[in-house]
Amino acid sequence: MPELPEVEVTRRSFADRIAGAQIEFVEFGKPLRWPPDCDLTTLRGQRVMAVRRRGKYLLLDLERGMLLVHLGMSGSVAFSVAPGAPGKHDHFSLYTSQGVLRLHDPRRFGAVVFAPDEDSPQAQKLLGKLGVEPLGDDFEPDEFVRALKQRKAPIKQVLLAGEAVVGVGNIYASEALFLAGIRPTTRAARLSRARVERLHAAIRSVLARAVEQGGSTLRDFSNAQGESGHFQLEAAVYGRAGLACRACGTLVRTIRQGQRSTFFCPVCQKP
DNA sequence: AAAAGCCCCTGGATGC
DNA sequence: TGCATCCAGGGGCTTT
Repeated sequence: MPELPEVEVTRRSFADRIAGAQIEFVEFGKPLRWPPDCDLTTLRGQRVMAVRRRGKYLLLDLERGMLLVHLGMSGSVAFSVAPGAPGKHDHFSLYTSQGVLRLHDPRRFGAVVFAPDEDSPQAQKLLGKLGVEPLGDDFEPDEFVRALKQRKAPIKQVLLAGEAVVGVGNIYASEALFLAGIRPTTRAARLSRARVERLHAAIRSVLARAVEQGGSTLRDFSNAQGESGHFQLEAAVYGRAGLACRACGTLVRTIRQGQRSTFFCPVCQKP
């Protein structure tokens, strides 16, 4: 589910409400991807100072240390003052003086990990290899051109790998490549500078637009206030196999790349 | 070093 | 109603 826009939308939907809250206790359900790696009593009494995002990770800054939260494929967060009992798929609850944060994650590919600080081995193991933030000032066309020149794999898979740029997942990779007019199977290193510049702009605009729209709700994504996203309604190619391309009317095609579905318009997107 | 495959897990949709 | 199969927004790990 959650790519950069969904994680950012989630962050914005509870960051202000949880800021300054004191942790009362934490509760885990079934195991998530990794063990939390902390003595839960170290969390008790600490305040949540801020909520940041790095790639698809939510970073909850505490007075001493931080919690890294990943939503995996099916995760969503809810922050509520009167949440009721944890549901079957609520596998992490953070009870605070200002409300309860819950991670709902049926598939349990998500994770909650404690790290003493951002440079610690625990944090670096997860964040260390992440590429540049696509919506930040550091995402520059020149550097992006250089990064792609080194990769011979299909551009779609290079985007998903998250080393050249972070946060672009399966939906937004297909969408950005459509906007840029690039066939997903084209080898990254073979793209001209002009086309990489188009892709750079496309990634920024599609992600920014998706954030504006509250993310994509395909099945069950919602932000921490329970609100759905709307970007899926304006997807150009994702999930539209066999339907007419909105630009030229040609039928949208789907292929498999690295065990993931890719969608593209064979006319609008050139090899 | 980079690329390709496999796997973790549950649930919903589809087909028989 | 039941059962089997396939698919799903991610990404770490192992093997080529």
